[in-house]
Amino acid sequence: MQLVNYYYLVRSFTIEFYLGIIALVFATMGIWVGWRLTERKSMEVGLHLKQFPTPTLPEIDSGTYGISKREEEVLLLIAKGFSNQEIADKLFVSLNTIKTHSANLFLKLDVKRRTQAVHRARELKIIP
Amino acid sequence: MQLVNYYYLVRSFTIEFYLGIIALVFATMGIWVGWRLTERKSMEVGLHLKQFPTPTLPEIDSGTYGISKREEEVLLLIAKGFSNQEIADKLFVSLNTIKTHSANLFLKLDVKRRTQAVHRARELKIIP
DNA sequence: CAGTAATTCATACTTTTGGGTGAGGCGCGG
DNA sequence: CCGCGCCTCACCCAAAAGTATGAATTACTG
Repeated sequence: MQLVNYYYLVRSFTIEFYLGIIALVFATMGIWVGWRLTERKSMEVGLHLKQFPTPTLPEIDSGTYGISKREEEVLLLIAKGFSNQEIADKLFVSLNTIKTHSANLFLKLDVKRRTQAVHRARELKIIP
Repeated sequence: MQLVNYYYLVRSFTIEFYLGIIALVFATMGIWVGWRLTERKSMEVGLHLKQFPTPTLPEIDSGTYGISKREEEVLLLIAKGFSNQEIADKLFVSLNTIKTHSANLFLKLDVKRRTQAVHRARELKIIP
């Protein structure tokens, strides 16, 4: 009895149900893509152009304190208040990777904490 | 026996010992005071510029987001990259107190992390 | 004077960060 | 080809940060 009832219910809602699911999935994807695009600039460089580092420009070091591209991305996201996990998600890498980047960052900036890194990086005009 | 021994020891070292102690205490105090004074300026600026303009003016809230004097001090020190422990030492209160202040701060700024708080506070022009 | 806000502190617990180390893959320059 | 820097990731351990709750004190206000 109940099975029949349930089946009937599912059948009667099948069209709207699947349409709803599909709409939801695409909406989520759209939001996702939009969200990612708002963060693009540095990320596109990191994601698509990372294999073409510094086309004959080695002297830029003077301003970056030896901070690599990836490290600077992390630095910017830290400055925006994101957690390591959130940064990892944004950059499609693992949490451990972000930890490594931030650790190297702290070495290069000679600081011990992320808040300190942000403060210092701002002093050094590395970030706005 | 032991009491006598101890007494003798103290007596024999009394002059240099006490002079050393006193010198040490004062040196420590001097360093300490000097250290605190170097941080005074920015702190007082931050405090006085934003906090005092409320003599019988409850509507100024629109600018401070209900952030109290102490909370703003903590906020400024967080923005400078200090740890909670360092802030506690600077303000002569316990670590727990700073945690409480920062927690309340995060509620008022609607954030979850200190880096986020700094970012947000800057957006809101609460801190430079 | 009762009520409220601010400040202080504690205890206990969870999450986030940071430190140290090792390691594999990739591109570039000698 | 080899080394180097960069990026990636893992594991472990320790410290710092954050959450939740309760509470005492002071001070101002209606």
